[in-house]
Amino acid sequence: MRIGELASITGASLRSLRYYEQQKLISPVRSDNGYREYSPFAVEQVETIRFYISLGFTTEQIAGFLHCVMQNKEAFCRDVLPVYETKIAELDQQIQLLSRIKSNLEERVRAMLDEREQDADYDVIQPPPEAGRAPSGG
DNA sequence: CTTCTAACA
DNA sequence: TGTTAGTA
Repeated sequence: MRIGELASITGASLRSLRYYEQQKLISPVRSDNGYREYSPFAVEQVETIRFYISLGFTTEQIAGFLHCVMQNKEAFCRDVLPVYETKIAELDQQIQLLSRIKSNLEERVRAMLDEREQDADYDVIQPPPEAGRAPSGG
């Protein structure tokens, strides 16, 4: 099949499909007219590629274990273990960074809310002196 | 009409 | 990634 059909079946864009090839994730043959010709197996291949991309893996990482994953269908491919662990470690770092950012923003919000209480009667009618509470020293 | 490559909003 | 130009 040609790239258009593969795109409509898998939902991947033409751009992405060509990009996958550039990243050596797929290797379609070329027809005489220069068109990419994909085997029907490319459908599953593209689906698994998109799956791993959705998990946040780079095309380079996917290229590393894609063959192993494709061949060991319904089984576990050991090649993915180290990559998974690396990814989890990266996620931990990102979570820590995001937590820091969140804490900083929460602190700022608290500060702004406190300041709002102090400035509360800026455009509020001032209470008359008699009813006021300011001990004018008498 | 479909695809190709390359480059840019 | 999307999109688009100019072809084949």
